[in-house]
Amino acid sequence: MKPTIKDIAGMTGVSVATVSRILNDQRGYSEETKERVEKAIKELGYKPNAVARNLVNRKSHTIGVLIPKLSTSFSAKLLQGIEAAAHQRQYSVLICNTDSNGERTMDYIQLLNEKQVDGVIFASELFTREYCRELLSSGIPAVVVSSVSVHPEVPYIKINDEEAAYAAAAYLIEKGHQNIGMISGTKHDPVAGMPRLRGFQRALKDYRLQFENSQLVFGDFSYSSGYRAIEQLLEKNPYITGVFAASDEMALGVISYCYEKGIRIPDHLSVVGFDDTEIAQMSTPPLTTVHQPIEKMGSAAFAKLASLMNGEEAESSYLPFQIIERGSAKRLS
Amino acid sequence: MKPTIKDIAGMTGVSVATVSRILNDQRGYSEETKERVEKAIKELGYKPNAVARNLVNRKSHTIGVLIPKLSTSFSAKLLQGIEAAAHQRQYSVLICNTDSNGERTMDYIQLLNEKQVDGVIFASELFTREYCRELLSSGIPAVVVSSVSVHPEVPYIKINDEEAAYAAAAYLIEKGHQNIGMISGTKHDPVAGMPRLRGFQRALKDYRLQFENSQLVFGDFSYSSGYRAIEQLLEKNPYITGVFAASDEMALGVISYCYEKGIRIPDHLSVVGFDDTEIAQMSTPPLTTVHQPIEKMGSAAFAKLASLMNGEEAESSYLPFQIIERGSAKRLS
DNA sequence: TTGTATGCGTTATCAC
DNA sequence: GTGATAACGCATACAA
Repeated sequence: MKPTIKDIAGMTGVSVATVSRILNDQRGYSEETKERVEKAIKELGYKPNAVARNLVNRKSHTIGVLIPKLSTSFSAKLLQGIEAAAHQRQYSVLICNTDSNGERTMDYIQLLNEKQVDGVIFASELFTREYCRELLSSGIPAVVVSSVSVHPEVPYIKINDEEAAYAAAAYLIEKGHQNIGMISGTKHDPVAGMPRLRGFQRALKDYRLQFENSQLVFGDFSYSSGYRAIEQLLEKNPYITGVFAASDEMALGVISYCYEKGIRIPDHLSVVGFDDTEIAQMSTPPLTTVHQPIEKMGSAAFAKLASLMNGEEAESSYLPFQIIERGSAKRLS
Repeated sequence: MKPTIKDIAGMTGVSVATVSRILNDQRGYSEETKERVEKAIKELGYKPNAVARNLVNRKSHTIGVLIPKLSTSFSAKLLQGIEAAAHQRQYSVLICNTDSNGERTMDYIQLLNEKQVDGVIFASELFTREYCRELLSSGIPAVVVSSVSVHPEVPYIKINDEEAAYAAAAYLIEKGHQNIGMISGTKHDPVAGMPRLRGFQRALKDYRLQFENSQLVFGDFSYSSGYRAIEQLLEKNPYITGVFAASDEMALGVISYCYEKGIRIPDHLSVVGFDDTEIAQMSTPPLTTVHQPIEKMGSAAFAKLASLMNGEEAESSYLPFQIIERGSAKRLS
């Protein structure tokens, strides 16, 4: 069996209290006993039991991350940012793949509650009142990242999607494009769908361009939906010279479609994406897109959570986005 | 404060033992008290404290995953598979980004040990004797995935890299290519570097093709290294008609390079990748590549770990790979 | 069917 | 400086 604090106490002839003091380097022991004890610790290969510690300290030094899907570049980068920040502050992170399933999410919140996590980060998905209520009633500090929360007690951190989409549309317009199509994300999605569409439409309006329904098609952020969407879009509106896709994956879908059909990018069609995940730089041509500081969002989310766990206040905030010019969009000549 | 088992015992006038029995639905109580107790549980919103449970049960129902980098599609898919399998069996997963750093890895193993995880999965990185020793001495069951272990007590699960690379080369050869280049992974890397190179060379030999150094260039599995590698390769050997890259990312690097230089794929050059991550299907042209069942490897790794945690034996095993034909390679005409 | 008591491995509050 | 000892929240062997 693993040695306990009691074993090393017995072995050195001191009390467990003293050993505990030495372990947590408090004061209350002579240099000599300290050495004896530390020697015994080495010999027995003693490791403190964090579970027992957590029980008495009432904190687990662990946070939970609720995320809809682990297998995307976006999630991966976000997790990377969260884990890095957490590890730096000695926190462990428990991952929970919600699969965008309400029941499963609720179960996970329960679980995290039972596991006594010190905080939770809710990522890239609609943060419902139900989730919010459950979290709040459990008393666990929480922050949402890449999505919004209406409750001030759980702040959020993200980019300003509407402004970002506005910028993307404006970019295309400034390049001389007048007939621009948009491939939106999921219809009615209040976090990444609607705002990006609104931004797009507002830009057209500000630049005194007409917006017609034939310019709009909905996808679901996925590659394949982008592929299908551009096909529809081109059918409805063959004269577009530029297209803004609400995700890089959808943008890649249009690039693939165009490649197959012999539509050259950016010569025949300019396309700008959204997210700037790894695939954006790897596509051919490389994708001009709206950069989200995903990893930074992750670490910033943890920082916010750390404040909360520290009993401080924390406010929602936006992180800056940026348009990265690569090769998929050009000035209309 | 959160209600404890004691609170609900006091509230219903029964002992904590009875409450505990009801919670773990064992037997030893009347239907009537059960109802009373469950009512109190609802009212107080009582949730069992998993930390306390773990302490007495000596298991945490949690596993740790050591992984070199979270932000890649490969890691993401692997995690997805692991988490899914774990969740199904009521296990939570703690993620540990080792950053391919030895010290950090050792620290994490310590941490997982202290946190009393029931098992650990070590992923896609060289599993050193040092790690192995530490894990073994801690008594935590472990399995390595997408890498190898020489110790029978910690089994591994992966595809047969050498055979897979052999198949990739053979594929190209059967398509009529005689002068094939290879962009290998990191030099001397014993897990994904060397075996793939060996497989490639063995295929050439079996098909009685010459292998010369001018056909070989080393990258580090990354996109940018693939880009640089193809440039070098073409310089050393302008007559290759096909190239096998040891990772999809590197293959995308060659596709980008060729796109820029006007080298048409697959007309001028056939390329086959390795991994079949998401990017393979999204590239233009879509990438012909060696498919690794990454997600399945993750869930299989957990299954193996579950056996180990269950006190059973578990042996290393290979999962099948497969060549996915898409558009980046064609018969030489 | 139910309750008492003990222990899980630590930390912390007292005394000495 | 050091040592009992009582928590922490729960499970369980043993009684009743």
